[in-house]
Amino acid sequence: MIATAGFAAELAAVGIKPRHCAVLELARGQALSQLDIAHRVGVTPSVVVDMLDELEDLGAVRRVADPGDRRRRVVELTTKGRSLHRHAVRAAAKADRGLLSGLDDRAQAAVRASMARLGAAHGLDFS
Amino acid sequence: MIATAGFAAELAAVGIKPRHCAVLELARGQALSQLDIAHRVGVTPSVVVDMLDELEDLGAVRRVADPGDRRRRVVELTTKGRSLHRHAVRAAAKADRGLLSGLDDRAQAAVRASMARLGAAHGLDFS
DNA sequence: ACCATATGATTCGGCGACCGAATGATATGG
DNA sequence: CCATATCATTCGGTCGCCGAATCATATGGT
Repeated sequence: MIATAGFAAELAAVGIKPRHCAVLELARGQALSQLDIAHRVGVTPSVVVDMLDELEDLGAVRRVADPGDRRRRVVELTTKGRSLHRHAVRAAAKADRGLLSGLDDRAQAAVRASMARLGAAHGLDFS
Repeated sequence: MIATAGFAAELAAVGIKPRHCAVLELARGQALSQLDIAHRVGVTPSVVVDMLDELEDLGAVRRVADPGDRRRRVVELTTKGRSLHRHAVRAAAKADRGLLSGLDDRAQAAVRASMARLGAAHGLDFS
């Protein structure tokens, strides 16, 4: 199975899809508006609306009106949302292991190190 | 610019899209039927029909009836098709360089080596 | 030799993820 | 207090893909 298919299947079991992970990851820890999320994820605001509709239906997320600027809607994870995020992280780790499983430990470490440097070089945050 | 966007733009300049590269790469060198291509690319036969329609319109490809089994249509690259393939290879190399450009030579080599091992572990052919 | 069945290509309708323009609500500066 | 900007949303469209149906050709059993 292609790695992304396994990842998607793992997520489907808990009701979400790969694209929702970006929202769960970003909204966890920081209070971001929908536009913030759109910019960070690299997608148009209408896509964020769509994803949040789905996540809200799942009870994973709340849209909270920003008291300081009532145009903005800040995205907050619920307990369910944090649980889904943990599922997603585990699913990603599993997909990674599957992708690397044919390599010996040294080669696996080399891939991880290379990918980390590559991500860092492109401004990705590995917190 | 995201690496894939640069790649796509480079290809668009010569009239093709990323998905066509798979066909150009596979059909170059071996005589494959449409179904062969579908299996190798990991896509349904109807998608191959669509891609070949586009490549045939460009004059990049010919569908040749297999004399031994007239149901099969073997895909042949034309001179134009081989030229497009060279463009694609150059565009891919350029995208790779862009992706790696923030790293020093040693780190770049490490990424390339890691990716090659990863590909090999998953049965990819780097000929 | 003939027909049932299998296989390759094609067509067609639909889906999921995305974009862009238009709309409505709220904020802000002159 | 109004013109303008900004945020969220809605709506229509595009792109790449899939799956089922169809048509042509091949093949094996009787």
